[in-house]
Amino acid sequence: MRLSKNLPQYKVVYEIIRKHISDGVYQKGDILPSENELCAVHQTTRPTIRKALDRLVHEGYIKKKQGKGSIVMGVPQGVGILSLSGTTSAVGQENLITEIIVKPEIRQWDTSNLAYPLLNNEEEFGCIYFERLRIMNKQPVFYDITMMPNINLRRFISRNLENKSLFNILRTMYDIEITGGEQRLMAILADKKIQEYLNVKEGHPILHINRKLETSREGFFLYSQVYCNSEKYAIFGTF
Amino acid sequence: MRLSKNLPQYKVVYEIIRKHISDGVYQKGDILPSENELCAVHQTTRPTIRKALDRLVHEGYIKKKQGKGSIVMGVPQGVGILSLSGTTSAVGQENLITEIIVKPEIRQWDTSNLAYPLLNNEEEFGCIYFERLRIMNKQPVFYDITMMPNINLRRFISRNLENKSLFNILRTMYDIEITGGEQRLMAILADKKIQEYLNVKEGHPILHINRKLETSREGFFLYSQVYCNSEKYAIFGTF
DNA sequence: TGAATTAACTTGTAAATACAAGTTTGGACG
DNA sequence: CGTCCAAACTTGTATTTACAAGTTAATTCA
Repeated sequence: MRLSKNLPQYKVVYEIIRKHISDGVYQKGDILPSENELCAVHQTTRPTIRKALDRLVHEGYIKKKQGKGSIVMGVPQGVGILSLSGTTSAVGQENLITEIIVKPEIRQWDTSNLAYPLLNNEEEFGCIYFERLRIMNKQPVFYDITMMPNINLRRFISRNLENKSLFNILRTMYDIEITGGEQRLMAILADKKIQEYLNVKEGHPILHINRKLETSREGFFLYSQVYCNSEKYAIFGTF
Repeated sequence: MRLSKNLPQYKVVYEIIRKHISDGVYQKGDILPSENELCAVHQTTRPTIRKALDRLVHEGYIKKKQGKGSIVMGVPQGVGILSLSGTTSAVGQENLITEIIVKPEIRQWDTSNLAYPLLNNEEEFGCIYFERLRIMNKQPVFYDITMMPNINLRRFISRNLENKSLFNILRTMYDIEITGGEQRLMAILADKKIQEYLNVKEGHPILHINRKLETSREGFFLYSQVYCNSEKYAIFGTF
């Protein structure tokens, strides 16, 4: 499965090792091949390998120890939504079911809940809007509201998002890569709608995450709001 | 102000540029000197400069653009508690007042709220325990409970933490550096005690952050729990 | 046998170099 | 005067080399 046209080598290596860990080739407590061995395997040099390992460290897959090696920590527990990855890759596709609540449609921007100001040209174009419910192990955990400017996304509203990664579609169909972003987290009380979808009682505390995602396409940002029932699945992060 | 004995060069450069940004030498929208210019200024080479800039990007101080340069974003808005820094350096010392609620004392471990299992030797030794209230702009925002094993920390309980950074004391007095850590975030309802200290009503949603911090001293971890009123100050992070 | 030392690993930091790719600027040419 | 294009920047990726510092294991010597 090729990911994209010209992925830099360190990302290729990163993806391979990452997959090996989530597939169980390397298990928790194992020690990865040394950096020099990885150089030989992947036909590259240490700085490249180290750049790949840096990412794995940052995302909690491995931990490094000088003089010893890279120790596999396993697939990060909890939900690593604080990282670059979307929900799908953060929790693993196995236990995640996505239910589309509001199919992608073009509508006006709803800036009421947005923590970030819109750019002029974004406001001119319409907004592609959809809502998704993420269910892990039969329990609803996330409620996603995604908004993105309707710029050069032909046929998007007719695509089927069910159990597919939004990021994957953007990358393969439109050649748009997520390159970074920022987010604000706060604790709120679930409103009626969220109560219903996340199956919680009135007055239940909810994690509200307001994100602005940056892409490889100049001036094209994704805005998303995630409501998370953190009772069962805490948000996890390493640093 | 020297920070530590032998800080690697890329960290020195990082600290300098970071200070320049928070001091306003470089302001929001400015473009940093090019990497080659920074090389000349700091008498080092691009890989070293880039490693310093990588950190600044990760913490939201700057944003880089190929072909253009490094654009200063300013001091990260909100509270960057998701990063490596402690609260003091994350929000700037100016507006932060720290009130000691429970002075450092040696007591048994209280594992009831701890999300991480204790190591054997940690349990054997006692626990240094203290509670602090962080007040920003006259509003209580954080309630910190910190626990750390009572191993080789002579005279710690008689030290004055008021308005001082815990990390600074550990680094200067005990030569202990924070090297990383992990955390879990969840939304909870404030209990009586938290309600009182954070000055919120019953049923108010609170961000609960459970952290385990790793240090340069082998096997020495800090455990801390932060209760945050995210109404005024959201938790902020870039990635 | 047992303890200390050494050698052979590991990762961490750093330099010097090269080229690719994106942006800006200014000059040549119509 | 305006347009196009090339040169001179910028950051991104990659290689090669070197040494420092921490860990492990084998070897040596008492």
